[in-house]
Order: sequence, then structure tokens, then C-alpha cells
Amino acid sequence: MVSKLGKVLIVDDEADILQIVKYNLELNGYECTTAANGVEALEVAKKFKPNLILLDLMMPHKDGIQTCIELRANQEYNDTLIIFLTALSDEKSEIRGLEIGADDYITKPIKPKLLVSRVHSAFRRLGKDDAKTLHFPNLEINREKFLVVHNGENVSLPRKEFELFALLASKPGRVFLRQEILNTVWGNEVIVGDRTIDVHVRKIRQKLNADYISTVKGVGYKFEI
Amino acid sequence: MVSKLGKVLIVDDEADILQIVKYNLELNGYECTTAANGVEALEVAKKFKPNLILLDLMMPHKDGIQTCIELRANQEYNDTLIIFLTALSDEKSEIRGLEIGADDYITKPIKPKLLVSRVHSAFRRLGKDDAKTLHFPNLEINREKFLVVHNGENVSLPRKEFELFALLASKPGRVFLRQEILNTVWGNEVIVGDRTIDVHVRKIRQKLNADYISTVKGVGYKFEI
DNA sequence: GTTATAGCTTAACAATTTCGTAATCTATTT
DNA sequence: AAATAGATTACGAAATTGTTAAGCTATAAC
Repeated sequence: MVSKLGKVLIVDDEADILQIVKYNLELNGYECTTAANGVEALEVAKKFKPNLILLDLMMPHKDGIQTCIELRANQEYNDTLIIFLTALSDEKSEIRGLEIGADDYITKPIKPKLLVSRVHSAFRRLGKDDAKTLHFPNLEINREKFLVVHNGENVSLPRKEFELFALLASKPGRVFLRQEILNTVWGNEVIVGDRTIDVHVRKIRQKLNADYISTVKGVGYKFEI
Repeated sequence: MVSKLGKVLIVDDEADILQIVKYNLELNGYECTTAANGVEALEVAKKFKPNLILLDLMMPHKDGIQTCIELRANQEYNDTLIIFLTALSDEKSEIRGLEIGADDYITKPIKPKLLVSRVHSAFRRLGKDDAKTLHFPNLEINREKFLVVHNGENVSLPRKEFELFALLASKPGRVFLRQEILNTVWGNEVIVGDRTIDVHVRKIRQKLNADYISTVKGVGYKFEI
């Protein structure tokens, strides 16, 4: 599977629109899911955890504005981009949308190239924060929050353990020599005993209850899924 | 002096436009400077260090596209937003602008309210979010009134405590380093003792009677619901 | 101008967490 | 089987933060 650029949730009550948008975004490397109305969108978002939500304004069962308000009220979607997608091209609606917390506004009829451009642009903005997080299946390492999320569970590691884990995970598969690890995590000057790294590795394995770190005897350690 | 929401550099060869845009943005709390063409814009930007540049496309002495390319090539303007301002409303130009690294695109004729909305929205993305109130379940932080409403009860925090709390709450989950907190709340020059932050955190926890602030030992503090 | 008050900072000490080491055990290699 | 490298465990030292109270400072009230 090709690694995707990002996850997009498309919400519209017209099947045609869903199809066109989905087709064009998938063609450009985005992973897409759809929902037909606001209620459905909130349900899907919970599981799918999209990076971007394209939200139609006029829908039955909770319109776009209301959906946006509810999303924005939830901390969980703080880093989720919202772009409104609508036929209403008048100035007033646009202002309303942006004030409510949307990040952009695209008017119908949809021009595929422009749509893709705007989505790219939106992801480029998001990219700055995202760069600080390492993503793996069932595992996220957030350097900004000093937090590891494993199987949906928050695991907070002490500083050295976190730094060691983040270092290994920064290049999955690559073996880091003991010396290399010492230099990076402990610093060139600090001198610590031979068993220090082992003990930290042990603690990480224990706390995550899974073995993402594998030992390469006589060489060092590496991170593997 | 009232603290400004952010700095905007407006670039256009038509004096009328400069005036209208400047007037409207200043009315809404932004600090504005103007330039009449691309060459001038680059010079002014160097000193003024704007957060956002509104860039006309068609100008003598270096057009908007070229100016944008040069700005984007410079690391220094990595966190500077660029919004194109132009009469060309056709799809093609818009795509071009976004691909070059612009963050948004506003077409003339300028509608003041919409302009201000887009600028607000752009600043929100920048993270320079000066949204007046932060909303969380059972908790509101009103930066205008220097007031925290917790479980329906008004809690008024002294300035330092408020600023510290508001800073942490501005990016829930993200860890703020002690140094970072000192720089933001106390200022770069001020030197205060090691225990100062702790004591303030202690008082906030006490007054709110709940632990929204969690400690990340060896790193800093973060806000969490 | 003086007084009163709230807010800010510091110092001292307590509590807690993290870190490193040593001792011992296990597994792998020679 | 011996040797070697790593795993595990528990414990004390070190680092970091929490707590309290007291002194200082700026601001507002008088």
C-alpha cells in the first residue's frame, strides 16, 4: 500500500458530489471516507479520525454549520481542518463559516483541480504540526506533547525513556549503536554505565506492554513494528 | 497601547486599495504597513516582520507571484502567511497562487467584511489565535475579561496566573517548556527564580480546585481536560 | 503623600519522580 | 561448557517539583 498523504472525510447529502470529490482526492493520494449528513459525519469522524473534513453546508439531519460548531467544541478535533463546501457563494455565509472555525471555503460547482489545490494547501499548513508526531499502526509518538498513544491509550514516559524511544522510532528498522544512543540521549560528555541503556529499554518495553524495540546483539537497538 | 492582534503588510500599486484595506484591518485591531510593489514589499518585510502579507498579483517592479516565490525561498518567512489579492478571478490563477505557496486568495472587488474574516481565519491557523475566549467542557477562559468560568462559577485569577493558564490552555496537550513559559509570560529579559512558575501553577490548581495542569517532569507543564 | 491591599517573588524544606548502578539471572555464541 | 552480551530487579542518589510562609513591590484607596 502506498502511504497516504492524509485522511479526508467528505460530507454531503448528494451522492454525485461525494463520488466526484472522493475520486479526485483519491487520485491525488488522499485516503477518503464519506458521510451523508452531519449526524453521520460526527459518528464516522470519531472512528476515522480524519485530518481534514470537507463539509457541505445544506444537509438534512444536522447542517454543516451545526456540525462544525460541534466539532470545534470538541478538543479532540483541535488539529482537524474543516473546509466548507457549498453552493451559497454569497459573502455573508462565507463570513459565518469562517467565524465558526472553518479553515477555508470552497464554492460549488466544484472545480476538481482547484479543490485538490485547496486541499493540498490545507495539508501543507497542517504539516507543520504533524511533523512533530510519528505515526504507526496503533502507535503515535507525539514529541510536542511528550506523549505516546498506544492502542488508543495514553502512555507517558519519563524524559530519558521518551527521548530514547523517539530516537529509535525516528528511523524505523535502522539499528542505533549504543554509542550513538548515548551521544544523542545523554550527550557527549555525560558518562554512564553500560547497563543504563538496557534498563531504560526494559522500562519502555514494560510500559508499552509490547516489543517495538528489538535487540541486535553486539550492536545496538532498533525500532520495529 | 492596546496589544495588536498581529502585523499585516499590504502590497498593492493602487493607493485606494491600500487605504481601504489598511483602514479596515486597523479598525479590527491589526497593525498595518504598506508597500507599492514587490521590490518595496521585500524591503519593508525585512524590517517590519509581518505575520501576514496581502499581496496584489499585478504590480510594476516585481509582481505578486515573483514576490511570493522569493519570500517562500527564505526560511525567515516560513511562518509568514501570504494571501493574494487580485482581480483575476479565474480558476487557473488561483491554482497557480496556491501552488506557489500562498495560503489563501481573495478576489477583488474587495468586500471589507469578508476580507477581515479571511484575515482572522488566517491568523487562527498561524496559531496566533487571539480568539477571545477558550471553551472547554465546564471551563471557559475569557482573555478579554481576564476571567475563568469554572463549573458556572467565576474565578478571577491575578495577571500572571491568568496569563500562564491561558498560555497552557491555548494549545491543550502540548507541553510548554519552563523556558518557553518564562519567555512568554515573564518576557525574555526578566529573570526570576526557579520556583516561581511552580508557585503560580500551585495557586491556579488551588483556585480552580481541579487539575487541568499536569506536570511533565524534566520538561515543563501542559494543559489537559 | 500615606496607607492598605493584592499580587509577585523568594527561600526553605518536603515530597516525589527519575536516574544510574550493582548484583544476579538468562540467553546466545563460540 | 565457557564466555559474552543482554535482561531483570531492586535500591539509593540525584534531580525536579510541590508546598508553605514571609518579605517585597506596585497599585489603588484614602
